[in-house]
Amino acid sequence: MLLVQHIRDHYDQVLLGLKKRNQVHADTTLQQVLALDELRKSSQTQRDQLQAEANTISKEIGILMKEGKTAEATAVRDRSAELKTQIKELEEQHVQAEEELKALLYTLPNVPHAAVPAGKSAEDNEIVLSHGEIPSLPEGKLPHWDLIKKYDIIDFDLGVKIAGAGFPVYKGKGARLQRGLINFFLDQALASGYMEVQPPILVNEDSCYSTGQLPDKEGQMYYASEDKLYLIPTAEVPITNLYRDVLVNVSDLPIKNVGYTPCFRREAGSWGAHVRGLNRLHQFDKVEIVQITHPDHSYEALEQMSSYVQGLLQQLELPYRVLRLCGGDMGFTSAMTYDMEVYSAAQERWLEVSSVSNFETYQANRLKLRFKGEDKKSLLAHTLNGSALALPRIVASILENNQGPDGIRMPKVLHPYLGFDHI
RNA sequence: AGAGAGGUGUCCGAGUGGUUGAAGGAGCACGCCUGGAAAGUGUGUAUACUCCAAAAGGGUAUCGAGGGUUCGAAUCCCUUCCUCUCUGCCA
Repeated sequence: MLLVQHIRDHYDQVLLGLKKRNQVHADTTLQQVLALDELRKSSQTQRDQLQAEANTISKEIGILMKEGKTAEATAVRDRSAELKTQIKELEEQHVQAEEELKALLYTLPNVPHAAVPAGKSAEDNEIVLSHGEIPSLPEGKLPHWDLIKKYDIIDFDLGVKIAGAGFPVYKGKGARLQRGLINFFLDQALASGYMEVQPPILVNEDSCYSTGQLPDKEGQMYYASEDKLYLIPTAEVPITNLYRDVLVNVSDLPIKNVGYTPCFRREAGSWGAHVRGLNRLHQFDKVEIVQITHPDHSYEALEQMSSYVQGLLQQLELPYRVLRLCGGDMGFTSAMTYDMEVYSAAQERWLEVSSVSNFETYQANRLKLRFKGEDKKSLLAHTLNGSALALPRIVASILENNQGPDGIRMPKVLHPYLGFDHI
């Protein structure tokens, strides 16, 4: 959530940023925000003054009662009753202004960083770099949805029986590949200074608001209504929320956490020919890295996280490219996002396998995640996260890119994790 | 799921309607004492919003959360969340 103070102090910059996200009505909304904040403040000032008077009177009555001067005490009571009705009115005005302000702020996405290109869709994303050779596969190459059948390692039909479409069953070497990748990703993160956590995969409403899934994406999350819990769409939600309502010491920054979880997405209305096989699932596995940093160092951290993820892809011997997302394609809460895409050689297309974002104070403001600075003042921290990595499309690319006459070759780094080198 | 107990500041813990943001203790910070340390001793030790150009200094709110009673609530009432104990159930 944007800070009103920041909107007031950097109005033009905020407006420009929101325009980059194609928020056509940003000007009106921002004006409303400022007006509501003025109303909020003035009603609070008035209320506080009257409340102060009422408090004084109450104390006087207390003293009079103690001295036994009941007649005088009753006399001041009337004044107090008058104040009370006025206070109640102002209080209602104040609460209403606050709520309207909050509702309005919820509709505003984060302001993109200056380096974020303007643009409407994925077409306008900026390709930062490409790495690796695109493999040329022989005639008869198969897309992964055929390969998994040929080698009987992932079974979609079984998943349909147990749960439904988009819930695959991994079998034999397919299951071991999953487990091997998860362990490889976790070990790498640990070696990079991340602390491993195992969070719950069902979360409450507060958690969804704090990281920005609500209000906005309610239709995209599975919801257990009996207990009012959401299945997590990403480990970002529970891990970042570990630090909700937390005041950390500046010396503890940066905080680096990593966690493996399954992720659940309803993907309502996003099915079609281009999302066959592992390209889009309702349940998938992901290792997520989360950082909480000092505001001065969050963009360094973003670059670090980007190189870290690239390192994983290099070790897996996958050709990839890095995109800087344009304003129109970025997530609601992000200030800057890099997407990593891997080339899937039989489908002959790039697949997004990681998204690394800096949220600056947008989430921290909702989380009330602050740190105590050198001057003992508390300031909002910056939050970042990234997939490192999401499994299904990595698996798809490994299968497709490494297929050959003697089966599917596994990347060397995975051999110790798998116990086999070919499928 | 049923019965009972309870949720107070960094921590422990007192407090059943009146000048209580909250006794006391521990911890922590700074000072005194000391050759140095311990002990002793003194002072300080929350957060948010807000007023003020700013600082200084005010105001308001906060004793799990929300609402109510009252001139006045940590204290009384209601709702709700959470924790613990016992019983039940269960991987």
